[in-house]
Amino acid sequence: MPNDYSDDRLRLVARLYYVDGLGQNEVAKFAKVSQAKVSRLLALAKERGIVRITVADYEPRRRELEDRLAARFGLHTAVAIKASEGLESADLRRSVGHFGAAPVDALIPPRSVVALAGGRTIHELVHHLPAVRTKSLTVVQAMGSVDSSVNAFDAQEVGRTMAQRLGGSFLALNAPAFIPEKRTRDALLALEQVRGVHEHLGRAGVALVGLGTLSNSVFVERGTIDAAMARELERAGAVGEVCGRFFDARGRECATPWRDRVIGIRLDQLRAIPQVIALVSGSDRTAALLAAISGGLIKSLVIDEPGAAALLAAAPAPKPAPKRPRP
Amino acid sequence: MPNDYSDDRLRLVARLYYVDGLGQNEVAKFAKVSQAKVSRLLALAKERGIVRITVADYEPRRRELEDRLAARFGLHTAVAIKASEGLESADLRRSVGHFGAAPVDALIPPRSVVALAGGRTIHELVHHLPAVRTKSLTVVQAMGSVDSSVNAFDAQEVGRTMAQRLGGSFLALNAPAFIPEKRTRDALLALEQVRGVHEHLGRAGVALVGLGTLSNSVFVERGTIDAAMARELERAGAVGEVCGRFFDARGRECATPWRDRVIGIRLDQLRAIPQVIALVSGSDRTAALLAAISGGLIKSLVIDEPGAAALLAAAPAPKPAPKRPRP
DNA sequence: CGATCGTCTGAATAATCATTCGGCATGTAT
DNA sequence: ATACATGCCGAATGATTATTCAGACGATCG
Repeated sequence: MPNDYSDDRLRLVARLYYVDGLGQNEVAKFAKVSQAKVSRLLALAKERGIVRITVADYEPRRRELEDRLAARFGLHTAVAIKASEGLESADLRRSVGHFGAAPVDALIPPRSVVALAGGRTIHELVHHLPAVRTKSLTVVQAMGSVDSSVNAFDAQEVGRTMAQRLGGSFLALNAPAFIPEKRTRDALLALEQVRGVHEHLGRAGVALVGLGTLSNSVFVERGTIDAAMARELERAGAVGEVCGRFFDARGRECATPWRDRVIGIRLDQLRAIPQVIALVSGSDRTAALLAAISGGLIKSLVIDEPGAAALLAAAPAPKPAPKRPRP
Repeated sequence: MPNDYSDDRLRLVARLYYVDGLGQNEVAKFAKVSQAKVSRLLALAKERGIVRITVADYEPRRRELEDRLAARFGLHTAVAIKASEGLESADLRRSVGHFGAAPVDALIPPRSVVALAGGRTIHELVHHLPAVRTKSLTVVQAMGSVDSSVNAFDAQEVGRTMAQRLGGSFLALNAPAFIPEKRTRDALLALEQVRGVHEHLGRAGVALVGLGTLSNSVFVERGTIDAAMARELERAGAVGEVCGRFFDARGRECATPWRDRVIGIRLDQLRAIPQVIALVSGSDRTAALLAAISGGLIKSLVIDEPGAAALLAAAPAPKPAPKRPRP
């Protein structure tokens, strides 16, 4: 009588617990086992489908917004994550990461080479990817590390996590993101280890990137960019940044000394990747987004609802045909 | 935003909890409320049917046994409650009470007058009756109280509970079950209060009774019947007892002094009730059952599986037509 | 035969969840 | 206006559930 995992027994336990509303202790007395076992039997019953819990679908996305975004900007895929008003940026990131994971996952085919940037939103997202280790990806770090104090948001960590969850290997770009001297930077780029990674980046099938702005950038935050450099970039028309590359309103990389001191995927490489997914949370990236889209830097977008709305509001009237229509 | 009980919000919470497997604390952070509120929202979601939990039916009854019982003994309804082997009598009672409640409930029409005995199994059962107070029953105590120390199994208590759960009023039989002197007994019976109850008993539409035996009876257990009386009853052929009335193998009340010292429904009254349900747990009541059935004392039977099997095994071969066939 | 796993168990414990409680806000009658 | 309900909230708390742990049992293999 012990060791009885028959469906009938599971049904009895499940019924007493869920239908009749007994506690596990009462069920335990009924079935002559310990409460611990009841807990396990119930878990098993769920697994076997004897107990099923269905939840009316919560629709985490704003499809209608998405359609307008996709049509307006010629995006391959647009995902707008619902958000109740009055959420702070940390909450937005959480939402975008949580509910964006599934659609992003769907955009990554098995055996892809994935170029991956870091950032808090991306960090949040990869931790919600399903932990099925079946995609055999090659995840490649798309930008050097911002500073030596490793934190959980670095591309390094995030990439490792992604490769681990979806299955596959991770290729680290073992170099700083910013090198004060062009000469040293070039020497690093020439290193076999770094060059190899760069080549993989050129062959990536998918890229997952965040978008920075001049005023809200990891580089400014961490002091990599000082006031002088910031002014210089501003003068050069920088409105956004992706993987360490600053670009102007038309999506062209800004020609400042910064350009030659960065280690990371080049914008021409990025443009060549068939599926570049930008992951954005917050409404303050509108200009950067518009520029990146018009410059062909990104193909798909995952963003929170207010951000999506801001983007649509800021875009020129929808009358003129979108720049890169996709029927 | 507080005070938001929209379905959408409930769906969000329910989804995070049940589908995504977050704890209530995590959901709470997500939704910007306290864990306490999440617990309440989830409860509300179940109530509203946003979350539904379905359990594959557990079949608590042995239909095939029931069919054989009903056919063999001409019972109106037979209910055999499944039981795993090796259960003790307390467990059997619990099972019979728990799963017998629904079929018994189904046998009691609204506005019935119900004659009710006490006993542990019946006690267990009434506590599993649905607490819908909608039947407007008149529950009548069918036998006096066994002793003055009121306990939870007394008809008194049990009847009160039944009336309360199904809805209706309870008529107590405020008298001892056993009176040492016939004279006093008769005086009591003549009391307006007692007589009124007795009249109700005569008009009952349903009776719910347990079955005792000489060796296993509340009266013996509590010392109401002494050794001499027991011998006397035995000599008179007593094989069972219902509501304080001892009967012989043919279901006729034993003519001993005991008969005139008991306060409770008379067997002729019981026979006249259209639906008498016997509630039995355990396999040691077979003889009493056979007698009660053949004497027309009971019409329906709720019993545990081993008890049912014992009954079938003990009954004379099924070849000869049943005594009281019902096509 | 032991030895060595692996699996299963319930007691103890850690983690999680439901409920109580007092405070606060809003509505309502006085 | 002021008292008095009523309802909702989250912190604290009490109750329940999941997990850890050490021991028991049985299968498998040398």
